[in-house]
Amino acid sequence: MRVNETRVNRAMGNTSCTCEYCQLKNIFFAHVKSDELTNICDLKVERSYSKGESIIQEGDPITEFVYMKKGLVKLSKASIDGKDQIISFSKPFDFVSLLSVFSSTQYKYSVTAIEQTTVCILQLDVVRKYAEENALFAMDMMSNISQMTDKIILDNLEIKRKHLKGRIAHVLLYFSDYIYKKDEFELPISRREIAEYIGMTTENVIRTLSEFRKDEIIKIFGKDILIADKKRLKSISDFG
Amino acid sequence: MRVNETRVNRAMGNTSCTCEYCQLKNIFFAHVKSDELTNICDLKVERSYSKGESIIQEGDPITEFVYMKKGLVKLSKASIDGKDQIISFSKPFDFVSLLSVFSSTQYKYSVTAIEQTTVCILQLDVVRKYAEENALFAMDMMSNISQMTDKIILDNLEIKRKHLKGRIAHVLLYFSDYIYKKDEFELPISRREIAEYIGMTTENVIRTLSEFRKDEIIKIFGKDILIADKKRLKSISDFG
DNA sequence: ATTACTCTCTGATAATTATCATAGCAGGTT
DNA sequence: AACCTGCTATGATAATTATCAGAGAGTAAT
Repeated sequence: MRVNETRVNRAMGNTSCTCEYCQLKNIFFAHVKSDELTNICDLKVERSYSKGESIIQEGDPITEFVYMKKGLVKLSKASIDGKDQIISFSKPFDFVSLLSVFSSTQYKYSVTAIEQTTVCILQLDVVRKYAEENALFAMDMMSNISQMTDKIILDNLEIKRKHLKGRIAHVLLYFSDYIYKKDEFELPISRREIAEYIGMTTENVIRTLSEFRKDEIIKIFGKDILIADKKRLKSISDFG
Repeated sequence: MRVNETRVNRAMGNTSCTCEYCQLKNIFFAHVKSDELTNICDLKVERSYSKGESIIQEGDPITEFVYMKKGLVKLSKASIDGKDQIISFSKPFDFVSLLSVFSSTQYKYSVTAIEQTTVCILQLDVVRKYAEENALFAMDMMSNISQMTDKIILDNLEIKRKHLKGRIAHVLLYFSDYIYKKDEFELPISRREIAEYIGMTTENVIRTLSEFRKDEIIKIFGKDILIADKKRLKSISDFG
């Protein structure tokens, strides 16, 4: 993983974006022939978004195939009563369009940058054409969809079975262990967004974080979080 | 839908199971040539389970491709503390193995019959072989996976944003509108299983059902439920 | 500088939900 | 029959979570 990141960072520096070092070739286009891949790369578009900018809006027609090159995004959905619910987060190499792309013609959720984000965009009909001609590529795509949706479903199950404290612990560990791989990090989302993710109120998210701080499990400096007692946080997450 | 059901019921009567009338040909094997399909059908195995019997156990190696021919099943997962959580329900034409089949080598969940159920089983390597040779078939499979996981994810989001009463109303409407398409039906699961599905306690599920009964929204005769005031139930489900 | 935001934070109180205890009832078993 | 066991049911109480209210801090716009 660390190796991948390094390679991508090198590719990042290459603003002409030749795809030369893009890790996507290995994880997604492994079964696409290199000359075809060159065609695909030539047709791609790269777009950048700053924190808070909308990348995909719920209801938009799905015409593109969008994958994360750099950054962090949230997938969310507006419910009847106007409130947003966060479905999941996606990081580089995830396909943020994957959730609906083969089950609907319109996005059923929105995608928003929660960090400076770069995406690469392929036209859906191009990808579809390659998939229809290349079964191994289609199989790889299938595996990607499955892995992504699996993660979302299992993560939501985990959250569902926990109480408030366990859910907050779960979120902190998610960012610490899975996204940043550090004990100290800047929370990319607000307390309200945490609430939208775990299905609790903003006030109780804040209160619980304060409680963790008082119990010296974490340290808080605004958005900066330091996990001081990961063992205890883990046991709270698992149930304690 | 009603037409499909009729056709399948005809096929059901055919205990030699020639696949002749099996609706699966149209919805899943549409792009498989008919002589290949004959091969696939010759290799299939049909199994029946009575209510309560286990079809797939969490942790089992995934070697088969299982689809629902008749009946109703629950997908569930055991959590650390030993309690079960119900992920979703599947009905005829759903592929109950689909959730993990391309993302893992072992099932991450269990499948249990909650009604008398018949499944058809294909060997995974056979299906995989056809998919690797036939991209259109692989694409169809992808679409199936997407639709199934989409439903699970969106359904769980819905449940998450509702309170106890709304969740119970949601479950009742799910069985009434989506599974049985009738206002009167026999609940295929216990109160405890409803609780495992919506993430509440059994006592509160029972209490809420009693309350709905007192408010004359439903009538209860043991497992038999009659929805007397669907409009009100819908508004409770949406939020009221 | 002032206004108008949103976000973070805390306290008091209300509402919701869980836990514990108990009981009736049905089905299966010995 | 007598004995389990699991399911349904209800009440009392405890715990958890939401709602309402208010306040400070920061940021953007005028």
